[in-house]
Amino acid sequence: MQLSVPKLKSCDDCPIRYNAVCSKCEPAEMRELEEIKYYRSFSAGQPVFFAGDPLEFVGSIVSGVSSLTRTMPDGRVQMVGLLLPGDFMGRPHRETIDCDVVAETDIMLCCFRRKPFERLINDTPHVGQRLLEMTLDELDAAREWMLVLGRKTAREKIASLLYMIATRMAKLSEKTGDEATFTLPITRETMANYLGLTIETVSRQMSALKRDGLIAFSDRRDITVPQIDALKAETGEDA
Amino acid sequence: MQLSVPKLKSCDDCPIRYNAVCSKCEPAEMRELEEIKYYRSFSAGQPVFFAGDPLEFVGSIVSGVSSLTRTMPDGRVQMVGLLLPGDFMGRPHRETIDCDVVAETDIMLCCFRRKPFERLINDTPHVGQRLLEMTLDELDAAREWMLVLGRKTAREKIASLLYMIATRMAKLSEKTGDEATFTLPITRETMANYLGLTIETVSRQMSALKRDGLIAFSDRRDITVPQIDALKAETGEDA
DNA sequence: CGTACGCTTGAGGAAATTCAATTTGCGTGG
DNA sequence: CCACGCAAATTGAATTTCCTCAAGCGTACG
Repeated sequence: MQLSVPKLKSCDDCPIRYNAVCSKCEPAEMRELEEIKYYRSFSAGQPVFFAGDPLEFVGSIVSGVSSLTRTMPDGRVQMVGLLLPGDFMGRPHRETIDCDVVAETDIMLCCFRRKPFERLINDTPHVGQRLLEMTLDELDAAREWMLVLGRKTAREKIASLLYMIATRMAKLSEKTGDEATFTLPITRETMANYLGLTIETVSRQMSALKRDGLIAFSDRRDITVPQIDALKAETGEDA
Repeated sequence: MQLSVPKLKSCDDCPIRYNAVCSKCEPAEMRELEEIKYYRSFSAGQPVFFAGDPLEFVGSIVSGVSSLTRTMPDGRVQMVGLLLPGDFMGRPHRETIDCDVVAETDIMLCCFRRKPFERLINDTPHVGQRLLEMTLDELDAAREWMLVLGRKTAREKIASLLYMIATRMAKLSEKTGDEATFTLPITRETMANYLGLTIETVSRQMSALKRDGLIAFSDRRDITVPQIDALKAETGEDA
């Protein structure tokens, strides 16, 4: 169920003003965007799109975390994207969406109806340019993730996911130093779906990392990483 | 070692004129592109870029097959992209490349020095638009591949790869009907690196698919698929 | 207080890997 | 033209890793 539409905000105050698809826009372009934008909220667990749905709108994640997943006919699920604040949802010039999109936490979206947005890409060069940049970054991330899925052990997979979340979250909160603390925005099941593992294997490896002192948690969601570099070493990507 | 530069061709005769990054260009835009393009050939097995190299040029695959791979410090390798004719190599606004790029077969590239090409993206809208489209398609393909890597069995992985090559190759040669024949552009090792498997597992599953009558081959490279739908059913993606 | 859900833990089993030994195909040189 | 040698591919046996199935724990919530 969709929450009530929050009161409209000015783009000037937007937390993702300098991250999102609009980050390179000039004032005139901002005015065009501002005219067609609208906000929508979804609470944790809600679907935003089902695979195969007509793609009515595209937009940016203002706050919260959302996931993209693909499901096989027999029910096997693979997460193929994790959208954090600033990330773009949907793709221009595509009539339908081919992934399930779910709000993993409460999220707020800055939406544009797809058709007007497509026109805007052609009219306002900085939107298209920024979208290309962001898409290329996402492609890099997807390729990085292919290495994780194809070649890493269960332990390395878990370490890689925790390391990525720790660094991406830390970046947003301007944290520095060896130690990192964050709240996992996803369940064990979601982690398993991201990593191509079962829930049980995720749980076992989390326990193993905890036993080895690489992470600490009592609550299941609040994770402390005493030494971020030690965790990085477990990802298999350091020399 | 780089082969001799082939004689310059007109874009009008180019086999990828209506596939590649230039496909939406108007005559005036084509003239701009034509001015800065140059051709390069690499023979099978040659590196085109090493990960970390400065990205001097970008361009399109005119003919042949090239691969993108990522390598872990301990030597594990994962292929993260397979570039077929028409596909774009390199990315604008990136100083270095983060994957190894190798010519899997003899290839010909239509190259542009990166800097002038970046200017061109800004000046000629249809290049940037087409590049966005192509990048979005590649992202879709990468996500599709994440499902293969994360959730499919060895047999399903092999079937998925063969099915993809069969359909992409068949599309280029305008083949129809149940049966498909093609030459594998890659070795067993390359297949293994694409699928996140070992060479031995690839070999065993190829033998199993052959034993079950889903594919036929005597030569190791020339594959016949008697019924393409039967192969598709083995990919796990049909209902 | 009891049920539900998410998570953890254990035991046994299946799938893919590792290690090792052949076999096949192909280019080179006798 | 055939023999040789190398690289790629196949096949087998043993092992490892992760999954499946099953039971139990802890917190949240009716």
